[in-house]
Amino acid sequence: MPDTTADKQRSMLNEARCQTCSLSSLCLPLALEFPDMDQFDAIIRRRTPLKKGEALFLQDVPFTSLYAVRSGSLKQVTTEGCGEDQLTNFYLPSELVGLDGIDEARYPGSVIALETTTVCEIPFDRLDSLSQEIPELRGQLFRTMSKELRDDRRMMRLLSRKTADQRLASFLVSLSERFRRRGYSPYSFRLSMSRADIGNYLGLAVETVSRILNRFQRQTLVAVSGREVHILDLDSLSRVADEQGVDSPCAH
Amino acid sequence: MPDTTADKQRSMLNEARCQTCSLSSLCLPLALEFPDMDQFDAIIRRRTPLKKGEALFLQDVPFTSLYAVRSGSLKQVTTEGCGEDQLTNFYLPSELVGLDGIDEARYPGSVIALETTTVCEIPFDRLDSLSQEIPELRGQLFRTMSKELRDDRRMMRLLSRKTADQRLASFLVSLSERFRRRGYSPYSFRLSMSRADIGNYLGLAVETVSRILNRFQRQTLVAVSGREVHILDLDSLSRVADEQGVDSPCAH
DNA sequence: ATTCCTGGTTGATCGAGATCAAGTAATGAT
DNA sequence: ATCATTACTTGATCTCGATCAACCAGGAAT
Repeated sequence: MPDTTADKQRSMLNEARCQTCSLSSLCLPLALEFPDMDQFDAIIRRRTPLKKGEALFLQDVPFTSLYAVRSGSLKQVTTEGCGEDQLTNFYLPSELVGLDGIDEARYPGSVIALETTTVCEIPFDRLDSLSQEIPELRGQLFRTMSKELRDDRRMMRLLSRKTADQRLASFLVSLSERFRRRGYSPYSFRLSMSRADIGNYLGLAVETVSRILNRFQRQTLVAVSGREVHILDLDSLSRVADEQGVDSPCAH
Repeated sequence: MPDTTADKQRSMLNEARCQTCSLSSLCLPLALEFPDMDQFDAIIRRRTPLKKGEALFLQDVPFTSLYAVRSGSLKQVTTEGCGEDQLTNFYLPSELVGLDGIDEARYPGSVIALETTTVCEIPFDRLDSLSQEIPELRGQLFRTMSKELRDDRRMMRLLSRKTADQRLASFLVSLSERFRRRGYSPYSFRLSMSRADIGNYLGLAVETVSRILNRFQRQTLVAVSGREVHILDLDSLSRVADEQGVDSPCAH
């Protein structure tokens, strides 16, 4: 029996089904048993890879689907009024894109690939119906949104209370943590985003990002070469990330 | 038949059931028809009013319920590590408190009444079950969380790009908007929070809040007397809230 | 009425980080 | 290989808002 082109394409992607996907323990279906996972798998649409710079969707386009990142990475950018863009999030494999579009039925920001990136498209109406039948799926969806709320609050804290040093350190530690959870090295990784992206995300000027990375390097906290990062002292870096003023030693 | 004390208490609250609650068009059950609303109403627990300064719940306490604000207002405060508190949200009537606690099964911040405040307790496990049977309820829950995500992103933009003036203006305009939606005057209202709370929330020092409110007053944008606010020129205030640098006239 | 205390205002100074400016390295197109 | 463009770095200056300090106003307690 000859393969259809769809079969071919599917077989080319090395993890074309949730059941065999290496991310399944981190992704939406993480709480599902096999029969349920089949159902979930059935509503997913695999998309052809995005090239660097391509948009997954543009701001204000009608909301239809969530997207789970399969490989690569993306950034979310919101252009408000006439102002400068605001980069509100980076997305790594297994993370869910588009949750903030449900309410107004359009995406509140554009989501752009930072490198070659593949995603699974999850039509939201199908997901909603399925979440009626599968309580574990519904629960996971609630938890995912709830976690994103928590992360947002942490980001607010970073933006309103932390110094530039603390922001950069937090950013690196957080990336390290996310890579670790995904099975990559928490100590060596490549930044898929530019310094400008980092600055925009952290509320800092590019120059400041550059300078502080440089200083971290001189302090042998990290070794940075272009976008290649080696974390040399994760403990100290974490300490920098949420140190108080030098005068308040935290524990009393 | 003599009233039970529970009956008495219920009758004392002028809007003791969702069906007759004046907030029902803004609150969670807004999408529900009558039979469904009865079911929803049945899982709600009314709580005795909180006095000013009392906690609805404390940080890190196990998550059990969401709370819908019925009257009054609250603030959410997160104490991270040894650092200063971060005020991450104010809650007004009809708004839903506690969504960020679902994921980790405990509340990520304390929620404190800013004045005498009444809330409806919604046990989350009951709500989850009910959302299985009532798709409209489930949808409303998703939308509510999604909206909160969007609002958070707006807050990040405020914290990372806006000047102190823009922050204060945004804050006042946003409050005005929220009061309007709830049927109160968008031009005259009383701040239930202190200057310190406002500063903490907006990432500004108390002194800055005070100074800028004063300047807005001199510019006849508002009239402020203690916590009493009269908005005199909402249009200009909105323009201040998201103006660009004076040099970029936005439309080209 | 007096004291205390918290919340708010006003003034003076200082510093972290933005902005401006210039230069260098990397990337991609012809 | 050459040029053009974008990404990144480094230095000098300036500014917004924090911080420090003093003071004022209104409630609550005595």
